Amino acid sequence: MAVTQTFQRLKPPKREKILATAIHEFARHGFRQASLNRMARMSGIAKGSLFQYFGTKEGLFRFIFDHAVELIRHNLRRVKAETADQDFFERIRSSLLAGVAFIRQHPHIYQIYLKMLFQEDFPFREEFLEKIHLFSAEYLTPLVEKGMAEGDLRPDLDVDLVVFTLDAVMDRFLQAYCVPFLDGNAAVFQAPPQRVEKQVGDLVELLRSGLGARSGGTRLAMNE
Amino acid sequence: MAVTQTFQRLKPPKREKILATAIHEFARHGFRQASLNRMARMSGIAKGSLFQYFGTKEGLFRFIFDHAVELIRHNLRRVKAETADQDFFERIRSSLLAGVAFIRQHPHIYQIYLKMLFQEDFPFREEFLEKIHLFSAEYLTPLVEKGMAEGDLRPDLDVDLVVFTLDAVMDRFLQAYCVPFLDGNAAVFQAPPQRVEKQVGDLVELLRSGLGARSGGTRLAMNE
Amino acid sequence: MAVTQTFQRLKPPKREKILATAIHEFARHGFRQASLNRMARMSGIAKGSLFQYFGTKEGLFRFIFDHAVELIRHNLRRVKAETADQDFFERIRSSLLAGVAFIRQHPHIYQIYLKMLFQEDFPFREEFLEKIHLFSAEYLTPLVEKGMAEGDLRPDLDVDLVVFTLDAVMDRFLQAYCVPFLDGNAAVFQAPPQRVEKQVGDLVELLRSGLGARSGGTRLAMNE
Amino acid sequence: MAVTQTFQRLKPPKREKILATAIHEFARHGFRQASLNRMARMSGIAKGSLFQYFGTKEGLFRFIFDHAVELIRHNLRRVKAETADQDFFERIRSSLLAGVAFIRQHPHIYQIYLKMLFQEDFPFREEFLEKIHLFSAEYLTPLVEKGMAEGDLRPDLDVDLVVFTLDAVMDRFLQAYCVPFLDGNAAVFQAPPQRVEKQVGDLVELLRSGLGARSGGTRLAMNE
DNA sequence: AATGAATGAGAGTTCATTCAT
DNA sequence: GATGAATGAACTCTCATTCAT
Repeated sequence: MAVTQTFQRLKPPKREKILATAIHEFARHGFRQASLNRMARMSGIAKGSLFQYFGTKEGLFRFIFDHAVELIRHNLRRVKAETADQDFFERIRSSLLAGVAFIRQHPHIYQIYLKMLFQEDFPFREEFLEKIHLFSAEYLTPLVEKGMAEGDLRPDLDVDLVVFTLDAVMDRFLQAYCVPFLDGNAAVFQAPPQRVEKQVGDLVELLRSGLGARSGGTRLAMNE
Repeated sequence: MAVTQTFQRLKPPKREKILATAIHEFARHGFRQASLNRMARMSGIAKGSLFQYFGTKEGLFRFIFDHAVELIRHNLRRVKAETADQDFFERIRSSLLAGVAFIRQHPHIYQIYLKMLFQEDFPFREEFLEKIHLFSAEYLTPLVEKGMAEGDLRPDLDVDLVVFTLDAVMDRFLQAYCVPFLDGNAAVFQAPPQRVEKQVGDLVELLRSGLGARSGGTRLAMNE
Repeated sequence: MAVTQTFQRLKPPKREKILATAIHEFARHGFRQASLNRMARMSGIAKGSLFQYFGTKEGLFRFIFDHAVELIRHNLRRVKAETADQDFFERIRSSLLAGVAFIRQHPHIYQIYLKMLFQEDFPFREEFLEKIHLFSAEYLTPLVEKGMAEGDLRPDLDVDLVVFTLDAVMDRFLQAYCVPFLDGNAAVFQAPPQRVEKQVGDLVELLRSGLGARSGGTRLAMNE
Repeated sequence: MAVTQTFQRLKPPKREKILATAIHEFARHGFRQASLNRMARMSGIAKGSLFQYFGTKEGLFRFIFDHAVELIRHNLRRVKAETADQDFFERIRSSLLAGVAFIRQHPHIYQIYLKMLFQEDFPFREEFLEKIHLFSAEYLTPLVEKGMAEGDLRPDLDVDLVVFTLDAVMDRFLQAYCVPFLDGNAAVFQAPPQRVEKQVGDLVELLRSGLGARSGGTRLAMNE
C-alpha cells in the first residue's frame, strides 16, 4: 500500500491541501526535481508527516498517480456513456471537447501526464504507459468498431490504423490547443470557449471527409 | 559562444568520448537531473575540465543542442532534395523512413528531443520549440503546397489543417514506432527493418486514401 | 529574518558554540574567505544544519552582524548614561577605556569591524558604514555640543571639525592600542591594565590642552 | 627573489600591462579573492607565464607590494625635500595635499593599502605594518622634532604623542576625503580640487590652534 | 501520531598550480 | 621561454530521509 491509513483518516480539508500541493509541485517540477521541502512548506504540513503518510517521495507520487488515473478513467467512462447514441464523428467531437474541458479543470494533472510521457526517470513509467493505452484499447477501439458497423466510417479501413491515427491526431490537438494556456508557473487555463468549438469542428470535418463513409472531397466538388 | 576553442582542439577520440557521454547523460536524465560528476567520471576526465570546455552545465547542453539541431536540419534538407521528383505520398513515405533511420542512428538525440518537448525547465526550450516548428513551416508546408499544385492532393483541403494533421500523425508514428526500441538505459535501437517498411506503407496508404486526389470520394461517387 | 526559530531553540551550549565558531571564522578570514565547511567541522555539527539555521552564508553573517551591532549600541548607550555628569574630557577618557574594555571582551567582533571597514565585498557594507556613523552622529556630536555649552571646550571651535578629529584620534587610538594584542589566529587579548590607563590619560591631556576652554584659542582672540 | 629575470627582461609595455592588471585585481578583490584567471585574461598573458615570472600568487603579490612601497617611499622623500624650508604647519598642509595627489594618481595602490591594513590573511602583513610605521618613524618624527626645535610647536608637548595624533588625524583625513572617490569597480578618482584646499586648510588651522606655539600651552606654562 | 532538527551525499562551480608541448 | 590544457580540492548550497522528542 502506497499510503497509510493515517493519511486516509485525516480531516478532508487537510487531506485535500496536501494532495493539491503535491499535484502542483509534481506538475511544476516533475518527479526528481520536485521538492518535499517545498511541499511541506506550502501545505503547512510537517515534512516528517509526509513520510509518515507516504513512506517515500515515490510513495507520495504513487498516490497522486493513482488518483489521477482514477479521475481520467472516470471521465472517459462518463463521456462514453453520454455520447452512446451519437454518430461516430459526433462522438469524436464530443471527446475532444471533453478532453479540453478536463484539462481546463485539472491542468496540473495534464502537466504531470505530459512530463511522464517522455521523462524516463519517473517511477511507474512503464505502468503509466500501459495505462494510457487504455485510451486506444478501451476507448477508441470500440468506438471505431461501432462506427464501422453502423456505416459511419468507410468500410475499407483497418481498425487499428484508424485508431492509431485518431489517437495521434486527437492527442496532438489537445497538446497544440492546451499547452499554450498552461502557465509555466501555475495552472491558469482560460481558453476562449468560442474558439475551441470552431477549431474542433474544423478538425472533425477533415476527419469526416477523409474517413467518413460518404466522403470524397472531389465528388462533393463535382456536385456543386 | 557556448564552447571554448580548447574543446574544439582536443584530439577527436577524446572529444567524441566527451560528447557521447554528455549526450548519453542528458538523454537519460534530462537537463536538471543530469550530473556533471557522472559525466566526468564516465568520460574519464576531470570535472574541472568540463567547465574549462563549456563554462557551465548550460553551456555544455547548449553545445549538444546546437549540434543536434544542425544534424536534424541537415538531414531534413537532404531528404527534401533527394525526394524532389517523387509524388506527394511517396515523399511522406520517404520522410517517415528517413525519420526512423535518423532515430536509429541518433537515438540519444531523439530522447533529448522527446524530453525537451514537455520538460519545462530545459534551457532554450522556447528556442527549441521555435526550431521544431521548422518541420511544419519549412518542411511540410511547401511539400503540401506542391502536392496540391500538382494534383496529388484533394483540392478542397485547407493547407494548414493538412499540415497539422500530417505533423501529428508522422510525429506520433515515430514515437509509437521508435520509443519501444529506446532502452531506458542506453541507446540500443534495433528494429526489424522489414516491419518498418510495412507499417510505414500501411500508414501512407491510409493517408492517400483519405487525402489523395483520386481517393475514396471519387470511387464512392462512381459507385452510386 | 536572517535566522530560523530552529536555531533560536537550540540548547544554549550548542547555540553558543556555533555562534562563537562563526564569529571566530569571520574574524579570521573575513566574509568571502570564511568557510562554512570549517565552521561545521569546528562546531561539531553537520554542514547541512548551518544552512537549516541560517539559510545562506550571508544569512549567518547577517545574524552575527546584527548581534554585534546590538552589543555595540547597547554598550555606547550604557557608557553615555554612566558618564552623564562628568566633564567633557572625563567622558572622552571614559569612552576610550570603555572601548578598550569592549574590545578586550569581544576581540573577534572588533576584528570583524576592522575587516568590514575596508573590505569592499562584505555584505551589508553600506548599512554597516551607516551604522558606524552612529558613533559620530549620535554619540560624539551631542557630547561635543554639551561640552561647548557647559564651557568645557573652547567656544571658537567648529563642532563638526572637533567631532571629526575626536573620531579619528579615538578610533586610531583603539586600533593602535588593541590590534597588537589581537592574535592573528585566535582572540588572545591581554593588555597590561596599568598601561592603558596611562596611555589614555596622556592622550586625553593632549586633547584637553589643545581643545579645552582654558587653552589657547580664546586668549589669542583676546590678544587681537 | 620574488620575481624572475625573465619578467624583468620583458618589453616594458608588456611588463607594465601585467603590473597594471595585477594591481587592479588586487585592489578590487584583495589577495585571496583575486583571481589569476582573471588577470591572465585581462592582461592577455598566459596563465602559465604568470607562474613562470612570479612562481606563485604570493610571489606576484610580493612584487606588487615592493613596487608600491618603493613608490610611496620615493614620494615621501620628495615631499620632505621640497618642503624643507616651510614652517611646521605648512609642511603638514603640504603633506596632506601630496597624499591626496598620490591617491589620485595611484588609487589602486591606496586601495591595496587599505585592504592590507585590516585584512589579516594578506601575506607579509607583519612586514607591511612595520613599513607603514615608516611614516611615523621616518617622516613625522623628524618633522615634529624640527618643528619643536624651531618654535613652531608648543614646547610642552610630548613628541611621540604629537606624532601619534598627527598620524591618526592625517590618515583619517585621507580616508574620509578619498574613499568616497574610489569607485568600487575601477579607479576613478576625481575630486574637485578647490574643495580639498579648503578642507585641508581648515584641518591644519585646527591643528595649529591646538598645537601651535602661540596657542594655549604657553600661557598655561606661564600660569604655573 | 505528529513533529522538525539533524544529517551527509551530491550538486554546480572556481581556482591556484602543474606540466607537456 | 611561452603556453594553456588538465587537475582536484574546496567552495556554497539542496534535499530525501531518519529519528528523538
